[in-house]
Formats: sequence, structure tokens, C-alpha cells
Amino acid sequence: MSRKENISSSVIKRLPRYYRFMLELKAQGVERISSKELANMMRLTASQVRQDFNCFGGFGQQGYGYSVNQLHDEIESILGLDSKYGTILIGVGNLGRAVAAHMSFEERGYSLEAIFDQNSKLWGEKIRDIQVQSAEHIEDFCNKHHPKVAILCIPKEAVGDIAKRLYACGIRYYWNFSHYDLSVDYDDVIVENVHMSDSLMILCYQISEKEGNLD
Amino acid sequence: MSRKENISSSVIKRLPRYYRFMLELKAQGVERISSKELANMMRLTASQVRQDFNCFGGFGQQGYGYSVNQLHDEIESILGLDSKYGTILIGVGNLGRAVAAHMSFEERGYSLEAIFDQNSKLWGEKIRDIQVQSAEHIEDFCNKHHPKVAILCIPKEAVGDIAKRLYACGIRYYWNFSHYDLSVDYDDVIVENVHMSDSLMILCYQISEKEGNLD
DNA sequence: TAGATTGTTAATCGATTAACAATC
DNA sequence: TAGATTGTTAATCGATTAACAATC
Repeated sequence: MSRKENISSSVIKRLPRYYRFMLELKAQGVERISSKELANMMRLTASQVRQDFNCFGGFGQQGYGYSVNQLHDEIESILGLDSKYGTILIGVGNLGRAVAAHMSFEERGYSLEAIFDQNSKLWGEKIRDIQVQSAEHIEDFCNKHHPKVAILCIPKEAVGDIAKRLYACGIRYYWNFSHYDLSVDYDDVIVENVHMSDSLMILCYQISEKEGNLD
Repeated sequence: MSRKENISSSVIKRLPRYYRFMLELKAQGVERISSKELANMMRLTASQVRQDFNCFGGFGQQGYGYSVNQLHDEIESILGLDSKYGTILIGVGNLGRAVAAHMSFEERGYSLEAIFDQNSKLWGEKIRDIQVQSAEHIEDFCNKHHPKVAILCIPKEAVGDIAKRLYACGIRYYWNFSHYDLSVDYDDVIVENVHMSDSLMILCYQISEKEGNLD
């Protein structure tokens, strides 16, 4: 159903996981599921599942449950995965390469349109049918194609400058793998950070807690 | 100070970010900081900063603030970053390569000891002075060295089998980049997931919200 | 001492869970 | 109809913010 304003970010953060479970259930040929069954699978409470889905207008049926297909389609539409936001990627190290090669951009609302790196040895190399080009061409490309999103797979030291240029080009959405804190510099920008080393540290805390390695 | 039991996960999740800011402040030569200043930098409230630090025993000084050096050391010790948990990595695609080559394991509480892949073309290749070896050797290695942590950079389809073997080898801590849901299979396991595509979908939601692409 | 800033308690806010009437 | 399960309101729980006495 239609999207309410002000869905809490706790709910939003659960949506991709719901979506993955719907893909799995569809693949298994499951057609209907109750909030209770889904909650068990996902280790949530049935209450929470129902509350979550009701943020978007309630598409279950009393006494029956939810249609897996409908849930799939609704969540897809809520997340906007049927969009094609023009996207560029900057930085073709191992990480940039992994991201460019393996993320399903087309199925996640994006269209990867260009890849840049400052290293001339990489220019012309094709990744997924896209030729890596000089980072000098960023402005030209943006003026012509107006991409909405930039993926930053460059080292922290390089982000300040590149971000300034991308911002000047009108890009306001960033998927950022560096530790550079973009949202501090720009107020009207939306940044989704992937801080892999934070995740590693959180695991370290949990290990230390369990193993009893206090100080 | 010493670690209380039952620190809430909201607090834990903020610790790595505090830690990064401490590294930054140290690098800038800043020696003291008040909760108010730090809160401004990090876009938190001063109250929250003080509450967070007080979970671990309060190491500030009234009228003065916090010593950057001390905060750095305390957080490091709370997170257990001075540990050396034996770690193996499985899967040397672009992502595994990026992880193996660029994560600072030694500064984050880990010691990367072995790298495995099933692709024989990669055997013998050195990444960070570690030779990639056949995934068949996992059991041998674990029997000899008893690593605590496994990093899973393999495709979802491969995780079920590998996890079964790793679990049998006694490994209970996993850093998982796949979408395979390990914690559903094993109760006594701690898994830290890095779901990059979830992050991409959340960004997509935010773009769609802002750009007004409502169904 | 006076000023500043913590540590800590109390108040508020938000998210999760429980309960149950509505209804398929 | 009877049984099941939703949608939704109310209760609980937890996290954040505000306030202020303690104290450097």
C-alpha cells in the first residue's frame, strides 16, 4: 500500500532482511505465511512483524496470514528497488572491484553507469561492460548524465577532495566505504556508510566478553 | 576502568565510532575534550556521551573534561583491541582479497593466520605474506592452531557446508559477508554480519523518500 | 574562590511486546 | 459456524535527554 511519512528507522533497517526472507520463501515455493511463522524463522516476535508491516498499510488477511508474493512486491516497492538511480563508482581497488562486480545494482534500484580511478594503468579496463576511466572525467560525465549516487571506494585521504567535486556536480547521495565523515561537511547530503572495521571491532568486543579477556 | 556486565548493544555499537574519533583527535594533537565538544563533533548529545562513558566507570574529571589519550586507551581495552584472536579467512574473490589486504587485523584484536580457497589456481599465492591454501586443509590447520574466528567471504551456496566443518573444528566466532543466516543453524555461535546489499537497499529507500518517487 | 564540566538521577521519548476485538 | 490470524490499542520496556548536585 501507500507509504506513510516518518517511518522509524528501526523499521526501515529491518526491511531488507524481510525482503531477503521473501526472496528465499518464494524460491522455496511458499505462498503464504503467518506473522508467527515468519517471526520464528527470523527470530523476531509476531507482534513486531505485524507492527512493521502495518506501517505500510496492512496487507494481511485475518485467519489466513500474508501472501509471500504480495509481501515481496510491497517491500520491493517500499524500498524503491524498482528505481534506476544513476550511479557512479570511484576507486577500483580490490574493494571497488568487488563492489562493482558483485552487487546486483539493477535489482536494488540502481544503474551503475561509470567507474573512475586516478590510476592510469586501470583506464580502459572493463568491469561488467563498463570501462574504467580517469577521475579527471568525473565533471564531464556528471554534466552530461547527472548521476544521483556516488559509491566511494577510495582511501580516507582522497575522500575530502573527491566529495567536494561530486557535491559541486550535484550529487547528494553517497554510499561510502571510507571512514571520512561526509555528513559533517554537507548538511543536505544523505550518506550510507559501510564501516567494515567497526563491524570487526564489535565482533572483537563480543569475543572478549564471552572469552572473559577482561582488560 | 573495569567492564560492567550487560552493556546495552546501543552503546557497544557506538564505541568503534568513538574510537575512530579518538584516533583522529590524537593525530591532531588534541589532549583534552569535553563531552559537549565531542558531542558537537559527532552529532550526539553531551548527555549521551557522558552516559556512554559512564557505563565503563567514568574517566572524566569535573570542570576539565576527558583526556583524549585516556579515552583512547579505555575504549581500546573495552573493545578488546589488544587481543590477538587467531583468525582464518575463507574465500579469495575480490571481496576476500580486499578484506585480507586492507583490514588492520593486528590493530583490531585479531591475528590473520591462514587463507583458504577451493580454487587450485590460487593456491600458493601470497596475500600479506600468507599463502592461500586448499580449503581441504581447513581441518588440519584448525587441529594444529585452533583459530577462534573465521571470516566468510564465500558465496551463500557454499556457506552451509563450510560452516558445518568450521563448527566441527570448534570455531564459534564468525565474520560473515554472505547472506547465509548462520545464527539460525547454531545456537552457541556469535556472528557479526556485513550485509552490504542491505545497506544499499536502505540508501535506496532514503533516496526514494527524498526524491518523492512514491509508487 | 568562581567557573566549568562531570557523574548521576529523574523525565521524556520511542520502540517492542502483549492483549484482544475484528474479521476472514 | 469455529478456528485462525490479523490490525490495533494499551502496557511495558529500554534508550535518550534534561537537570542538577558534586567536585575539580
